[in-house]
Amino acid sequence: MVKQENAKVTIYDVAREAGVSKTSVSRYLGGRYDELSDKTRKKIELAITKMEYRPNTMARGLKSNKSYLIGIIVADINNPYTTAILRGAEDICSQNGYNLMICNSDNNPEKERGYFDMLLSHRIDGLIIHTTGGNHDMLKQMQEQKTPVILLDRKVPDLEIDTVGLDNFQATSQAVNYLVGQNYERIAFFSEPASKVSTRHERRQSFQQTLMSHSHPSSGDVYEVNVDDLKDVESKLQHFLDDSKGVPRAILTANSVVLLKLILLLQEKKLSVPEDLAMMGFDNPDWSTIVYSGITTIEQPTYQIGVAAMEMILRRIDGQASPAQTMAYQAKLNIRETTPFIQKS
Amino acid sequence: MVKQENAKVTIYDVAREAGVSKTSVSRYLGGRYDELSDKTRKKIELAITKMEYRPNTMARGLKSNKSYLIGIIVADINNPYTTAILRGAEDICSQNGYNLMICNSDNNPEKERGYFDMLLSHRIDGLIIHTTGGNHDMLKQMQEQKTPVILLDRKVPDLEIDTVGLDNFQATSQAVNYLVGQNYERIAFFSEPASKVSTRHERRQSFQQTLMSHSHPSSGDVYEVNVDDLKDVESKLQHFLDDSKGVPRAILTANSVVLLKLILLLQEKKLSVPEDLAMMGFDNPDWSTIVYSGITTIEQPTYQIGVAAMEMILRRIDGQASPAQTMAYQAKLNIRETTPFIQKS
DNA sequence: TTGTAAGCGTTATCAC
DNA sequence: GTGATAACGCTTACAA
Repeated sequence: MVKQENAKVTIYDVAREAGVSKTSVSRYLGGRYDELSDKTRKKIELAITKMEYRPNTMARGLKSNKSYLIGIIVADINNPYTTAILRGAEDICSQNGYNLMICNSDNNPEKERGYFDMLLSHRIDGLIIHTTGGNHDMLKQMQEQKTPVILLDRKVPDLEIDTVGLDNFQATSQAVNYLVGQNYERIAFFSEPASKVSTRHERRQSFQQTLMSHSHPSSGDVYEVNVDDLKDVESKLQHFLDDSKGVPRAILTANSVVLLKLILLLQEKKLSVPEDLAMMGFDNPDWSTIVYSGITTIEQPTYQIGVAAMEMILRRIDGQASPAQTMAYQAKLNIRETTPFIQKS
Repeated sequence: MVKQENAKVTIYDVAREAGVSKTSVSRYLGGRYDELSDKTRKKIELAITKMEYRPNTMARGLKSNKSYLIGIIVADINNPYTTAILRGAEDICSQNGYNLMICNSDNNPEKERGYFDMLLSHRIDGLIIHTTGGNHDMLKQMQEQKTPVILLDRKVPDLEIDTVGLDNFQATSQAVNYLVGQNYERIAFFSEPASKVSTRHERRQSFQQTLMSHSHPSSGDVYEVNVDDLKDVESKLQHFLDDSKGVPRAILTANSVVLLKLILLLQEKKLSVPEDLAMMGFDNPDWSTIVYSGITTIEQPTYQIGVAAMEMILRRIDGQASPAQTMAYQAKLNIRETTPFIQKS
């Protein structure tokens, strides 16, 4: 038992144990078996397993100018949307011998900037980012350094960067068309403040356009709420409730966080869904199947989006030089109990 | 504008730009300002910002034998329990200049082993692990290599390792005592298979002991279910339902995943909560406030657990050599609507 | 206060 | 086929 020295086993130790030079060991590690005799290969193999040798990624990276690290900055790690994407990304990532460095910006541009610096110090080979939208310049810097960047979900203006996400126009109009088809006469859209987040803009815009295409009277019912301030959400909700009394009405939420908060408030107000109003939301959190016997949702192929983002960045790392691409996935409508058909009177 | 060279800016480039030696720059980076004249310091400062220099962590690590990387292997990144811990851990981590490498084992020992290897190759300075329990030997290897390890939530036998988690005995008996006090006569405990997961054993054991201490008749009602197999969950649930007809009854679930599945099934069976039976669960997912107007839960201080685990490992990395510690946090009871008081007949 | 030089664990370029 | 040897970007004796 000499395992306690393990931490320090280097390529040189292996070479000595196997009675060869470190060059040969390096060749073995690189899989260049054709440059090795069977005998040496066996000897090295043996020494490596015996000594539990693991190549030092830092040394390797220093030499080869690759870290085998991919950074991913997500906006909200508590959101099921995020973790599903993470799973997709990580699966592909580790299959390809890379490791993911996951950072959570909490939608805070300052934190995002801090992670940028750290990741750059680690010389990540690529970055996937669900950006706050507040660090345009850093993104640009990354590009100038030739570090591949993939935007997840949220785009930024003026920069030519690969983007993977949802087709927000299709998704939103699908949702709105469905609600209109169910004969809801007033439809409100509740979203977090659009500010610098492109996704929110797109959904909002598509919401309004689609309603207008139906000559629908409620195309102005867009509410931006701050989910961290329940009072704010409450007052906006109350406004809509007061304003839409007596007609078939529905709320569409831009994500599951907003949906959750609204439901909380509706329960406080003793309002029933779908009797008092219909509810429908973006994303498809696991709990949407058990609340109100099932909430109608617009589901994103989250795992697939994570996979696609990672595949794309790996291609860029491998040197693929085509112009910036955008991959927009289609959403899936899950019709459940909170949006029943309304008989026209 | 010479930013496009940024990717390759090295300490040497900075030194040249500032007209000093790289040693001085290194001193500056290490914050050893007392060894520097004000003038040189200013020059270096200027050069660094001008060139947007970022020290190369790999080179630094290679030399100093530190990676500034902390690995964390979690069992299920989709679980809100996990992400809350992650947030706590990451906050402390980045405050201290470290970066987290988050790996998701999906409760799969094979995957866990793969991540072990990768993390070891990256020469992580420490490991926090929510272990599957299936890689005892690797944990041992880590210890022998003097890489600090902290067990999150789940312990392993025979190994002296720091552990941070919940006081499962206290938590479970608190839950059971509460239910008994509410006059439930049959109480079932639904958990995932205990197998190698210590937490599950502890909760199960505490469940049974606490019931026995009340001379309660239902101390045998422990069900182990495979949450990925709804049929399995369904048959166990049905067994309990059939077996407990006509008396006040309650189900306590060992985590929120099990809780979700059971609720799904109860709704399929058109059973009402709390009218047909009471429900209570470990963890406190955000949706527990909106289902059944609020589910009674046993809440863990997840964020705090993440913080504590990270603080502990940083202390170990800094060389603190005290014997292995165990930090067990108290759970908090959230009384809501699914466990009403039953009038004794 | 400053600089020179060696070395961390790899890979790659040469020779043999 | 194989093995010295020089980098990679940094830190740290040791000199000056």
